[in-house]
Amino acid sequence: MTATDGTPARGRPRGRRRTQNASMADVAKAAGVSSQTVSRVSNGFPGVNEETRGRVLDAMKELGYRPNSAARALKRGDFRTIGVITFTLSTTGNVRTLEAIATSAAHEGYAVTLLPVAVPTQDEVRGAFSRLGELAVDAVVVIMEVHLLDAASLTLPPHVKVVVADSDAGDRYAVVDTDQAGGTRDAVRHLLGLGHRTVWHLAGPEGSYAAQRRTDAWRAALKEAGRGAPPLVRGDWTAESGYRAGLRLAEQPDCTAVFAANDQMALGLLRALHERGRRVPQDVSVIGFDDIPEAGSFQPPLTTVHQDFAEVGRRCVQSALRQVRCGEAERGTTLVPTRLVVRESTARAPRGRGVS
Amino acid sequence: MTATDGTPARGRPRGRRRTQNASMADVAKAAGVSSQTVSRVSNGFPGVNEETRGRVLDAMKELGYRPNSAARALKRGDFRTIGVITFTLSTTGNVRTLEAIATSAAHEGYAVTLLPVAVPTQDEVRGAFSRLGELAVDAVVVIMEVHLLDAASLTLPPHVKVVVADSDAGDRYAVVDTDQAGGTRDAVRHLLGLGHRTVWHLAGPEGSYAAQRRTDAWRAALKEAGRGAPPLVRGDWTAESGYRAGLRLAEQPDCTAVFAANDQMALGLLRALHERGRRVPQDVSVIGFDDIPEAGSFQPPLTTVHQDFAEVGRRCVQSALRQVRCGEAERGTTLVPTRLVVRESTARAPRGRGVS
DNA sequence: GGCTGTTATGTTTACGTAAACATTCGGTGG
DNA sequence: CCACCGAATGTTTACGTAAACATAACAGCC
Repeated sequence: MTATDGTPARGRPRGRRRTQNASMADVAKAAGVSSQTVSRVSNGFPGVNEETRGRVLDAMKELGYRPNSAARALKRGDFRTIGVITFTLSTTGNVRTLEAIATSAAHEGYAVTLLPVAVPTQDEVRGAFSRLGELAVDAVVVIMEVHLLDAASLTLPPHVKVVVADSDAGDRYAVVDTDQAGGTRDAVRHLLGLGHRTVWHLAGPEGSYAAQRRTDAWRAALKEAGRGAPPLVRGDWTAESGYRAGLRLAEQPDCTAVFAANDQMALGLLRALHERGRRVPQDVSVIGFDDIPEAGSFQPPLTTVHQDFAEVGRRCVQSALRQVRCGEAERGTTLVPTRLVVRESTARAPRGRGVS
Repeated sequence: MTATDGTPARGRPRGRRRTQNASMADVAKAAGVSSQTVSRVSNGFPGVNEETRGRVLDAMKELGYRPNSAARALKRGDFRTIGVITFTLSTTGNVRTLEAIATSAAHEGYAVTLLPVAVPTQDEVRGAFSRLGELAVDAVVVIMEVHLLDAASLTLPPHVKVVVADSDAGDRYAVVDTDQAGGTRDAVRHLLGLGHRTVWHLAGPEGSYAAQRRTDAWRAALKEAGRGAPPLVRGDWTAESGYRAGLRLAEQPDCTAVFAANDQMALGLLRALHERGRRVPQDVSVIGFDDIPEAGSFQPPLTTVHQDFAEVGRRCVQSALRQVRCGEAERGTTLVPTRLVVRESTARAPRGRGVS
């Protein structure tokens, strides 16, 4: 009864640190079986007597048993987790892709661990990956518009599988991308089909692969139609930059059709044109890219290229899990098709100016 | 030399499954030390001779050693990971909060695991939590506008710590919320201060705590100023619903000022008013809530209540880690202040109609 | 009635790490 | 000169799980 008596106080079973969870051994003792039987019940394996199973399940519930995933992962050698590296969650595309990845992964019994990289410098990327190396992750999806995945920048842990979303990867990794070229072609053709002589382009920032692709495809589509390309106007994805670009475009009397590389910039563009008295779509047609949920509520509702982010996310997860399961890296690019959504920001070219 | 000879083939060190990583034991053997010494080096503990440390580091690099986080977690008893439960990433607020959580957590050496719950039913929530129970997570941040956290719905694993963001929790958990009431009060006072007789309210969906708070605060602010509250108009956070509501509000000749519960709905509202020939801000003043990045590019640029999502995320992580570290749950609510951002969608009430 | 097979369960071991506890060794003070 | 110290390193053990390998009981069969 003395305090110096070395025997542990009654109550707490010995060895259980703090108020930790029950382990298999605890459940086994409570149910009067071996821990292996508990394991079998826990994993739904066959070969356990119904009555025994019931006793074990009762004991589990009683003790609030939850399997320890660290021990599981250690034993199994994998983590059932996919890491997602992203520079920012401020663009719609990244977020929607992330959400789709998380959903698909959950569907496959995988969790998603987020790894935000604040500043897109090469060192930061390396840091992210080396941290990921220590993280409990079987595969990594990289969501980056900016191309920072060149050889010098990365030395991945050998058995972590990689999928790159919405970017290029120099054929070193599996890539899932939206069909930027196809979507752009549709947009340009739509405008040309409405009688516009040519299509101006409000591009995304330099260094962004998505922006680059859209710009290239815009040039190609104009060339294919035998039209000249007006000078490039560049923004940085933000509505604000679209506004500034719009102020300049409003000064161009022969600008009757603009393809904006995303919907946010199109929003700013619409405002600038409105302010300068250029009516959309009567005087100028505007088309965007992404089809963000708000696009239908712009003034006027925006014609735009719909991206299927959910599908991109799904395919990222599929590729990642294929790689994890068969143990070897994939290469090559998967393209997810887009769809043109025609709303009210595009119309036939104004008479007297449109067709040359 | 026969194939039936039981000795393992040369080459692969025995026991190393597949092409797994090097373990401490491998490094130890390569460096000619014990694995405990490798552990000390790996964790930067003192009491290792400089020369020995160098040898171990070389061996690590040589073998590409990365600590196995599952084993670490098992040994240490924690995961260095925070789980985030969210219904959707389609609202700006959730995403911004999530991003801030991820950033703050990374700063503290914690990873963030995402747990999307597709449909906001109580069963889904329970499912999420029970899965979380098995996940490698020390704490959980719940980002939900909808109040589904009532007693019946959840039986959390006892030692998983919980923080609720942007919602209510019946004082059962720690809560970090934006100062909805304060922001709303500022918005209403701003409009009244411009001479508007009263302020209409375009509310968020029923069942959303954030929406409820803003509605309550709107009523309170009007009452405090001795003004009557016009009938409530309800939306569902989307721009589309704001548009539909706007069409109705445009019919109300005495409606000169509207407080929309978020910026997306304000966007739709602006479009509806524009379509119906009600000028903003000359005829009707509109104010939003959130200050999404595009708000400054609306037509006209939107006056709105700025939410500091980054701060919300930061405090969520702080609370979560406090709970993890001191081992006991927190209660109580933390409010993060808002800031009114005046742009061009609000102006003095039109003469002859505004002041009674 | 011994052999084989099946079903239900228990025992041993290893996963990679790190705390706790030895051990070794050169030096230091009584 | 020996007991003792601290610095550097090694050995043992446990974390919770599950694969691999026993064991036990009992049925069917020639």
